[in-house]
Amino acid sequence: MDVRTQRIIDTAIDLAERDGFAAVRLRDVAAQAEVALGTVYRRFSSKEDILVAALEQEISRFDARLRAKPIVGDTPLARLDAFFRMATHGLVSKPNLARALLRAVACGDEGVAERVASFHSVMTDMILGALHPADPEAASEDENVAAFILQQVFFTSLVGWSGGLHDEDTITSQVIIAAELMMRGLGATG
Amino acid sequence: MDVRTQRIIDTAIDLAERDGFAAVRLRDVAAQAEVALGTVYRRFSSKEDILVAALEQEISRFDARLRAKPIVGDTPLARLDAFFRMATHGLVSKPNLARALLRAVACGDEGVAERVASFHSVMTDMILGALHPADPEAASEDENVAAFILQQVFFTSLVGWSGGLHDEDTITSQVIIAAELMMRGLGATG
DNA sequence: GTCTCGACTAGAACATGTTCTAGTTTTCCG
DNA sequence: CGGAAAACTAGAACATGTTCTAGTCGAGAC
Repeated sequence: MDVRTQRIIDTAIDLAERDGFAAVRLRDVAAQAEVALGTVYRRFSSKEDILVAALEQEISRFDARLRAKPIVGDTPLARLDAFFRMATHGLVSKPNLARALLRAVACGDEGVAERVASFHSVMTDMILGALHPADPEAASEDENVAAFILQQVFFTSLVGWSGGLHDEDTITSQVIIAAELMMRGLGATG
Repeated sequence: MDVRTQRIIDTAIDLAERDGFAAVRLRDVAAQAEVALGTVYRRFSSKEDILVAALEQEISRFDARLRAKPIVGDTPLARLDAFFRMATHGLVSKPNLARALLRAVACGDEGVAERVASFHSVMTDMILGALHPADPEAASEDENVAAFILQQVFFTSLVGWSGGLHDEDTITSQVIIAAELMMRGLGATG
């Protein structure tokens, strides 16, 4: 990654973390990253575009942490619980940043969508990894579906949290309740 | 509802439906609603606020349609399928409006959140209505949870559709797959 | 009838995302 | 090296969300 691009992303993260989406003023980003405003727009197509790049970076860091110290737990549900607790806490501990990233993801922009899709798939893979720590490839078709659904529930719950509807614990418990219900369903057949 | 407020909402819907979120320029809203810009801001706190009001109106219309012609189907799953097909189609048939409303909902603004919460609860009630057409109050605790989860899956799926990730049929099938999985889970216990 | 107050209006003003311009620097090919 | 192409810079310019100002209007109090 080009050093200027990296500086732009880091600056955006810094500003978002301090004061949220509105504080990521592109003039300020340019100034603090020590590039011209035009350069910001040469590298990124919009403010949301920068924040989605920031999200990708945060996720790959989270992924690295996860690989370094895999989820432990006796049952699939216990591992899912640990995983979502960790993911939620990672996001919620920087609330302004998290809210800003969520907002960027949900903006529904054309160019942003593909990168959001990859966010979904990385997330789903991590969930499958928590289900099958030994061999993530071992997941059944139904488990793939369930993982995808859990990631959807997680996302909506984060949006709710972002709007002040509920707190960190509620995010995790909503996802876990969904997981429990679906695990029961999986058990009922396969 | 005051007639000016109503005109503002109707104008916003009109503009959003024609050309999407960006086309809802508040100067244009004011002009077409035949009020001053200051009046728009006396009634609503932001652009998103207007669009959330628009969403509320659209939902209550949908609710009215639903009451007039309740969902039919032999099984709970069939009724859920019919319900989500109808809801999805209602939204997707005005794609620009739908995208604009979704974006407003996901903006994560303070004042907007409570109204979004009521959106969630209305949605959940309608799902429970599809599950128990005769007596929506008859739903079990688990069914309440499942309905809430389905509404979350529906929302995320709509956001994905909004970004061009997938089409109308995919929205419905994602929700139905989730429903199926959870119905199995419900059957497995109670 | 007049006064007062709150809402309305036209429009200026301001903030910030986005685009554009003109000139400079860097890079890279031959 | 010398020159062309691409990227960069400072900053103006533009669009639009949001706020502010000054003046007008209308309903109710007295």
